[in-house]
Amino acid sequence: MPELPEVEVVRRGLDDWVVGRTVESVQVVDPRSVRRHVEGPADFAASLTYTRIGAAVRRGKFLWLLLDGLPTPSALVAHLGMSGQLLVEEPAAPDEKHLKVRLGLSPVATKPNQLRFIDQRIFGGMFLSQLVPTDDQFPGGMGSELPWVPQAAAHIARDVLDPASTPEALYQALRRKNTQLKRAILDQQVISGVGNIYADEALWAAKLHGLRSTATIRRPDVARLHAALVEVMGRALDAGGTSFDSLYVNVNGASGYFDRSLNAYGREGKDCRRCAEEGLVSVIRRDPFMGRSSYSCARCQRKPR
DNA sequence: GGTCCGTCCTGTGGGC
DNA sequence: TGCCCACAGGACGGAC
Repeated sequence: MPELPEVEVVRRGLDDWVVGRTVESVQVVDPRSVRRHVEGPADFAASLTYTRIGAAVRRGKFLWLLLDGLPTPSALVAHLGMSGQLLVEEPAAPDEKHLKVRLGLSPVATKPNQLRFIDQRIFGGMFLSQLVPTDDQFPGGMGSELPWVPQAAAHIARDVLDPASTPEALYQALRRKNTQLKRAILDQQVISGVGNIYADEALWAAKLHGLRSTATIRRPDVARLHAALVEVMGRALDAGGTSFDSLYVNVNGASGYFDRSLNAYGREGKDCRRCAEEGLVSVIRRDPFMGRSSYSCARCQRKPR
């Protein structure tokens, strides 16, 4: 699954391979992947054709390409969901099994001429959205200097890779909520780009339990949590960045970081590594959470009363 | 208005 | 061996 660092790798790939080119053709292979384009797949294709791609921008796991050539300032928004990929390929390359959308790009020497959206589970998708001003003095997202953001992504908070994200901003956002800590950090309006895996890993690193109330959370706790998110995301971004293949605009979801270094997620019944380093014995427990699972150490992540 | 749950979707793996 | 079902996940709409 593409996590936030992988999505940033995709954005950088788009920046290198796609920005500055014109969309010369659009084929919607599976309309379900453009279902968020309310005017329908035919309008999606017609509107996008002959636009010029101005920049590749990201906020959280939302990616967008700024477009020139439309009546109103707009962007092509993409979300990879659970299984989405964006690949730059030669037209002669065989279609992938789960190819959903194909964009033909204006030719550039040494660069392939197709951008393909592939998605097995169809949790992701693409759509066009008008740009609106951001609500603060910062650029709309990573990869852009412009204070604009697609209307459809205007509610998405900044992520920890964004320089505008600070511990204090996270603290204020959490204190405005009246819910459990893990629920809050999975809320895209509090902080974006945190999925179930990163939530468990960051909570473990910060020695916080996901059932803690946001109403009583303290600044030092939030500072540790923010630092943990920055650390795990940054480390994964470094790992993803090194595996970038020149033909592909993305890596295939699975981060090398996660293959090696999970401390909580998926480790039910195994020793807590931090406790073990202190010579103590404690196991990682799994609890049902929102129809999924939460993993935490029974000793160093105390459940609230 | 804020919170929370069901739904979208498909491949995998366990149980029978 | 083959079938069936539970499960995993992010984000959104609707129920409460």
